[in-house]
Amino acid sequence: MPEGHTIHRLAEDYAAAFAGRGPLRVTSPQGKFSDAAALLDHSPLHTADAHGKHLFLGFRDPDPEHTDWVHIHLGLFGKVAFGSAPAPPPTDTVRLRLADDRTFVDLRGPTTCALVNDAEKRAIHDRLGPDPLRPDADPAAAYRRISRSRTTIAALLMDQKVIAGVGNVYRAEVLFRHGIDPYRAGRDITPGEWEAIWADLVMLMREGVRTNRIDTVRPEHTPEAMGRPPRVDDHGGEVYVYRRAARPCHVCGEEIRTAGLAARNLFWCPGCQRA
DNA sequence: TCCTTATGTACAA
DNA sequence: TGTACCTAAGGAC
Repeated sequence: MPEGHTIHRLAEDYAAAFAGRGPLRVTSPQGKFSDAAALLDHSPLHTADAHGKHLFLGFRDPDPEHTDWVHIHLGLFGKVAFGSAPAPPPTDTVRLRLADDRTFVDLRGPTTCALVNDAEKRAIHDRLGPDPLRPDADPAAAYRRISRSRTTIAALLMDQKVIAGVGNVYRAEVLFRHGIDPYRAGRDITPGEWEAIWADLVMLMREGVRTNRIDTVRPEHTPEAMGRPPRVDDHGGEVYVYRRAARPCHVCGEEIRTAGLAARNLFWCPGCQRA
């Protein structure tokens, strides 16, 4: 399941598997993308791009102005699965399958899978905030919005217009790592705090792309370093607070708290993240 | 077999 | 603020 690191990793994986390898079979077994798939069938993938949680696959003409882009957003449920040829018969939930003589990849359950032109793609970039995983990102643009806002920093970090790619896990974890109460207003975040949060997100999310999971626990707080038994978090990575409600904080021992905020679950340690 | 939950977003009221 | 949408896994029966 996807935060920005997943999407950037997928862009790398799609490009590594298919870019420059010649024409692909493009199909939509489920049927909801059939017309566009028919248009793209037997054409090459030449590039893949990611901004926040949005993925773009560039087909047909390599000149960006004339590229046909498949815009994908996984939403909460979307999944992508790569495999080696020969591809098995697709199940009826496969929205998009790309295949050549060595690889296939299936997309299921995306909230968005649509053909867009370059102008439409640019419009999507324009409504997204800076992405810690993109080299062109300007963290000052995010801080301008945060420093003027009465909204909580927890909500601002999830607002893709403010900063693109951060989801519920990175939000909870980066606020913990900086000892910041999630309910503090954006305008109370200092320039120094924002600089540190941004730098940390760049580091954490790059590591997330590399390992394809979210790990946020510093070496000094691993179970081995703390002299505790190994632990297993139920979402594939080692974290401080995400989905650890009512369990003891790895650092101070207080109970991790949880609360609903804008239809999502927020997690924080009241001991380490004081108001 | 049914119910709940999930790393997300858009839109209506 | 509530609801709709998309899928699959895990747990309660």
